[in-house]
Amino acid sequence: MPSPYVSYSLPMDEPPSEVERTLEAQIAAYQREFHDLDPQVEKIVSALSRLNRRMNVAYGRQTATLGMSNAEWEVLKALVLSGAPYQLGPGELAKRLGLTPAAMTHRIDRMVGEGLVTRERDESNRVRVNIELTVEGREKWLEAMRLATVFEEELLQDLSSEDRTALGEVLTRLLKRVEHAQPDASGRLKDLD
Amino acid sequence: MPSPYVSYSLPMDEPPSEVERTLEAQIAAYQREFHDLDPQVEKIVSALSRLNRRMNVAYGRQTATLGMSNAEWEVLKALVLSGAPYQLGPGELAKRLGLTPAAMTHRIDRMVGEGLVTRERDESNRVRVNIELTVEGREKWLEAMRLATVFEEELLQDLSSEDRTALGEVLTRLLKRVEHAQPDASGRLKDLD
DNA sequence: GCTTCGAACTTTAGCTTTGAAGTCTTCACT
DNA sequence: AGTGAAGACTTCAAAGCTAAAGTTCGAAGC
Repeated sequence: MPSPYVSYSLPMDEPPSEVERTLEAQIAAYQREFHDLDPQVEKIVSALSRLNRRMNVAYGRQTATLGMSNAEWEVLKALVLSGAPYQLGPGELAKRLGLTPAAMTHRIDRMVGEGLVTRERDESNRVRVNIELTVEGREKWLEAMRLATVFEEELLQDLSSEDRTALGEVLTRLLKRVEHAQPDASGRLKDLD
Repeated sequence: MPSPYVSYSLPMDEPPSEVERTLEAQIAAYQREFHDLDPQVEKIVSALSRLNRRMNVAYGRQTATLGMSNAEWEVLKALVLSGAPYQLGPGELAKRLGLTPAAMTHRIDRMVGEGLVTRERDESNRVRVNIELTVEGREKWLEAMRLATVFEEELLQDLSSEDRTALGEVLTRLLKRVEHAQPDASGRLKDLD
């Protein structure tokens, strides 16, 4: 007997969500279970995390309509942002995406097969390999960007220009703090300067 | 000949980062390559995404010091937040974490082995299975929370209480918009109400 | 009471990623 | 030239996830 129906909400269909629980309810549960919690902090952190999940789901759907995965989109993005001549080595790509070189090797294999990038040995240094964006790859990236910006504009629709400026400024401040100070295992952010 | 040295920055060691590129430089590259871009929007979106990466790396290091993975921490979190008696079925857990039931089965296998949760058939309905937090699991969650709150406080250190309130409020507005409106493949956020 | 449908979990196969080992170049020193 | 160290990628095995069966139990309908 087969099992002809899928009763589950798969990650891609139903977006990964903490289910029908509002942010407020979640924070209330946190306070109930962990009394030392600062609800103001938790609200920000939880919202950031949940926002990001939704964004990734949205991007995933969009790239899927273009026959790509988010993983491939990221590679295209890194290559485009590197500027002309739109080529980088596997190791450099891996660093920029936060992957191991091994994973990059496989990812590139696929993308070469799909015609999004080419892989060629560097002539001047034959240890090196150059991954270069193809015309088709660049076009795909552009299409993905057009979709993404539509979504992003929708997301921020309720914010005035002043709100947006203020939000961008605050987030940048936070980011500077995290990126310039390496947190150790205990969570302390040690400044590097 | 073995290869005795690791010259790569592995995802866990060196945090996944778009490498030594500031947010400002990234936005400039976007504008260079995609002229229709609204830099104000891109700043917010990019900062959100990069912030989240750093947060996840930080959480990952912290849970690692407790001998857990982020994946396991998420399961503990869902169980704790469900409230007493701290038990849920695999399917419900999968939904809350955005995983397939199959992945949940394996994850639970591991966690049962580590004594973080127990798995028992429901007596009243023997199709159902109850995953219940153990005392040790709850204690681990508490320790992880203590570490997490230290990091979170460090992260927000530069923000005044007013800044924090404002940020929490804005993020909540965005979140409400994304969670209550299902984006379709083209990025449009259709309200459900 | 038997049968069929449906729900809830588990199993299996295939894919992506990690971590470690391996290969091939290049560079520096002798 | 000749050797050794180091760098840049690839290969391989194991872990974790998804998608698609498969299994078991409970609830309805005949």
